[in-house]
Amino acid sequence: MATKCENCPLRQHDVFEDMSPEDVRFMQRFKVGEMAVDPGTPILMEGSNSPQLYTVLNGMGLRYKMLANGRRQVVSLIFPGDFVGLQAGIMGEMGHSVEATTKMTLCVFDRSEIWKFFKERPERAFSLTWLAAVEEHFLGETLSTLGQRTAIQSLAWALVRVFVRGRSLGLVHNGAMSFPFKQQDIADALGLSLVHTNKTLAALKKKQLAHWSEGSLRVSDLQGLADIAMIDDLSPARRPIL
Amino acid sequence: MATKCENCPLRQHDVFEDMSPEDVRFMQRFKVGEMAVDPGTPILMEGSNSPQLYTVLNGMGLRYKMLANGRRQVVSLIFPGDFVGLQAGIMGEMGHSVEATTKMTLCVFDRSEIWKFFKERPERAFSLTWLAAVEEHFLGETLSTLGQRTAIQSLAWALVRVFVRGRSLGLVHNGAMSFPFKQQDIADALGLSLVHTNKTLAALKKKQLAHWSEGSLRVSDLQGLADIAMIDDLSPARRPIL
DNA sequence: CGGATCATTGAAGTCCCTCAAGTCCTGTGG
DNA sequence: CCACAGGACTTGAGGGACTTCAATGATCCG
Repeated sequence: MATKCENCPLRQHDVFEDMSPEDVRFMQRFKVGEMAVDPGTPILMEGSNSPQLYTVLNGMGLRYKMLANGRRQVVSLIFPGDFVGLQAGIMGEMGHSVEATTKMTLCVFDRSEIWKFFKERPERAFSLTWLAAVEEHFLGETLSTLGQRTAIQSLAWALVRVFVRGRSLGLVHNGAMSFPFKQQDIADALGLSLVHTNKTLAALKKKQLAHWSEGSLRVSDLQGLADIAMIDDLSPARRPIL
Repeated sequence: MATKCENCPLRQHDVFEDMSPEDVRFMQRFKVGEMAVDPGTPILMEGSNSPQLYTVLNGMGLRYKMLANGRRQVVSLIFPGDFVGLQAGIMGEMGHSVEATTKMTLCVFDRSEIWKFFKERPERAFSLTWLAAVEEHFLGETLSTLGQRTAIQSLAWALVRVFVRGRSLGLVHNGAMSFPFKQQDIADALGLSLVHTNKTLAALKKKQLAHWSEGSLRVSDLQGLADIAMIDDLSPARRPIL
């Protein structure tokens, strides 16, 4: 039933660092199971200390934080290959909640075993830290977007990042990829109102740069989008996988 | 001349996790020297791959990213105890630049030795990852601020975080702490214009909540500030030190 | 004293938000 | 089969939070 790490379909993508056979075997031993969840399922809650950590095998989701006034900040979108629960695993408390947007299947690991990464498999521990660094890097870029980019620049930035990431995961076919989020999700990710997000997306469509509708994202002019977004490096960050 | 890790003045503060004598000795061996820099000195550059990593012994600074249009996003303020260069150490490339605001003294480590953390001292490697997780946690909160808080809420949030952090480092005396940044720095950190930042600070002063002038920050009503900022947890994140 | 840097304040403009409808689609039940 | 409700998306109108422009103080320093 469950996917064997040995046959993990994710590792074939070039974005992911190679993994030694020993590492693969180690992870297999560490993997306690597989979990399938439906759209809308909460996976981790802010402030909680989950006993389980996950690597996303497939499906998409999002990380978010709620404020006391009811407003929601989407911290990041979650794609296959992402590791979920690092903060719980290391600090013992999540700083955000995690929720499934589509059906997802997750590889399940035991939090209590994390220490074995460090004790027995330093290579794996290094990969975990690497993943944390990648996340920090990305959050810094997101911060720059919310703080310094205009609405249209922000949207362009987000679509470029999504598209490039999707492409690196083999999710793009004929110039389009599945993008199952709601406009409200993206609005909450960029600190924009739903209305303005909608109008700005219409502007991008009119400029023949990107079309997003019915859960499908088509980028017609990636370089044009990147120019608006002031992005110079279109290569996706190479990263390890757990 | 150089401070011995054994006598490190930082470790005495409660915010920092205890360190075993073995860990202290290990770090001492790992420490290649001490560096003193003047205000305004660039310490690390975005995109660079520094051969050296640092722990801040004292002084303050900031991390920032520049955009193609010349706008600057301050990613975070740097206080004593912060580790600088994680991304270079792990990914081989910094996602932001780092600059000294005051005179700073930094403990210097060799990037090439980082792997020894993982190979020889898993406890230290774990601490490094912990630090990365703390940073990720904080960036998520900052993201929520830029995306969802109004100007006055943002300023209140920033001042609370700074003050609580300063207090945990013993920098607060008689209700005030040294806060050597420019208004432009804080404006760039919160994605606000200098003018509006100035006016909003005046509003906080008028409400008798916080006074910041001439490099000194005085918080008269921490709870009042926290209420405006919608912060419920005023305890600083406990963290390890490298 | 001139020049530079930072803080402050007023005024005008704009990007984006909120409010308010309205469309389209899907699912449900009478 | 159609009425109705709910959810996501769309569009228009008006207002406001914040930006930009511009000028003035205040302080420091060669």
